[in-house]
Formats: sequence, C-alpha cells, structure tokens
Amino acid sequence: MDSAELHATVAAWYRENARVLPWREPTASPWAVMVSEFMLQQTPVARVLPVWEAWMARWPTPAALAAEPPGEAVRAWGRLGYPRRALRLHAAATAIRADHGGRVPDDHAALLALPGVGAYTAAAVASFAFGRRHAVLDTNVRRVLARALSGSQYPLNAATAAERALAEQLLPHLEGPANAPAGAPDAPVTAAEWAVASMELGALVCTARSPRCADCPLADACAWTRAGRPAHDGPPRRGQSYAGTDRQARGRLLAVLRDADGPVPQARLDEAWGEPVQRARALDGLVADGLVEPLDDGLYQLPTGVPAANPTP
DNA sequence: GAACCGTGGTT
DNA sequence: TAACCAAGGTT
Repeated sequence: MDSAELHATVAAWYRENARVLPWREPTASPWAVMVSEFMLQQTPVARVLPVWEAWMARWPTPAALAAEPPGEAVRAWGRLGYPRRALRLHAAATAIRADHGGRVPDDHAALLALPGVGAYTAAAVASFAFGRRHAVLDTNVRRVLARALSGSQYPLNAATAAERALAEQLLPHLEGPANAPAGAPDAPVTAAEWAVASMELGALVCTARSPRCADCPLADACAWTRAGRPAHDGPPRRGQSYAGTDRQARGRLLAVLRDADGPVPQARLDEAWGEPVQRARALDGLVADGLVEPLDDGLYQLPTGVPAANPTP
C-alpha cells in the first residue's frame, strides 16, 4: 500500500467512525484546540470533556484566563492530573496576550516557544487549528506506524529520528482543515486530516492492549498482522509506580488546597500525608514549582501570581 | 537519555 | 488484583 492509498483508507475510516468532540468542530477556536491539547497530554478524552467545557465557558479567550491568578487555573484543572499543565497553560495564555496580541500564534515555531508546548502540541495546534502541514507524532500514531509499517507490536520507548523522518515522509502534501466537507466522501486528504485520522485509529482500533484488528481498515496491509502479530520483543517498556511516591504525596497536598476556599494551615496538610519527611519534600517541591504559595504563620494557598510582599528590614 | 510529574479507568 | 495505560513536557 503506497502512502496515497494509506491516507485515503484511513481518512475514509475516519469520516465514518470519528468521535464527535467539541474541539474538532469547525467552529472551535484555536484557543479551544490549544486548551484541549494541553488537557489531553496524558489524560483520556472522557475525563477531559467536562473540564474542557467548564474551562471554555469561563475563559473563552487567552486574555480571559491571563486576567485571573494562576491558582484559579490550578483549581479549575481539578483532578485531571499533572497540575503543572494548568500552570503552563496559564503562562502560555499570558505570553499570548503579551506577545501575540491575544491570539494563538499560527506557526509551529511561535507555538513551540510557549510554556508547556512541545513538539507534539505545537504540531497539533498548527494542524488542527490552522490547517498547517506538520507531522503529528503522538503515542497513537507511533503505535499505528509501528504495527502497520514496521511490523512490531509497540514503538520504542522514545521517538527516534528515523521515526520522525518516516512521519514527515508520510505527510500528505495538501494543507487545509482537518475535517473534510460534509458529504464529500472522496474529498482529498489534507495533512491535518491524516494526522487526526491516524490518531483516532490508534485511539479506537489500534489500541495498546487489545487491538480490534477485525475492525481495522489496514488489517490486510498491516505488517504486524501479516507477521502473525508477534509479541513485543525488546527492552521492557518502563512502568509507572505511584503508590507511596512523592507524586502521590504532592497530589494529596494539592487536593487539600484546591478544595479549600482560602489559605490552609499547615495542620490540614499534615493530615493529608502522614510521613513528615516526604510530606515536607513534596510541599517544598510544590512551592518550587509555583503550584503552592507559602504565607506567613504556616499558611498555604494556591498561587495568586502576586509575589508575597517582602518584610521591610 | 532517563527521571520526574497525577489520576482513574481497563484488563 | 496489580499492572498497564492515557492526544507529553521539562529538566
């Protein structure tokens, strides 16, 4: 199967099977797309949806978010996880207001320069919000390419230069929006549509644990299937421990502050995590990350964005 | 390059 | 049930 055939096959599947998601609507603003990409970093769609809706209702533009303290972003982030993303999204909104006239930039380099925006997010926003042509290499796409083209069950732990080169080479030449016009099943496939379609195939069919190969439009051409779907052979993929880690401690501490109306005394944090050494280390880390602001008298709160007044000597 | 950074659903 | 996994980014 050549790449044109690959694009057409996956796009045809996508036009029939894509989930309806608010940030994919043609009316979705670049900011709406950007917020979704931040939230979707390592967090499943189902958990993002309600938080995204509330976020967009409250902060429909970057300037609206930038006008509020970063702690409000952390609070609204809720239990999506990795709350530093909330802080970075707030910082990105602030940079957009300061440096881009309040509009999400439309080119990859300017996006990449924003806090919390890496190679994936810059390519995704440029593609999905602006119809630009970039390789969007997320975990779904990497898995689809590993199976369909390389014949392995899983991609390597880290994306290689060869992988990125392959993704570039596979990119359709056509620019334009990610969604084909309604009722145009044979519309040409844009780079952005290929990106969202290959991601969606990985998310719905070519899944990590139990791929639904019977429903896959690429099953006949898939190198991994043709090879008999051999089990992963290579270094073990790194696991993620959690219970008892600093991450869990940080999560418990921050949850107390999120759920409180105002500043919280140290004693409330002590209840949230019993082990004092780890608790202190976790709290220090949260403060260092800017997720927590220490006040006088052993009080703590979510960040206000206003540096605490220095006591006069 | 490897470690670190949350949370909850699925297998 | 414990392990795995999720539209990554930063240091």
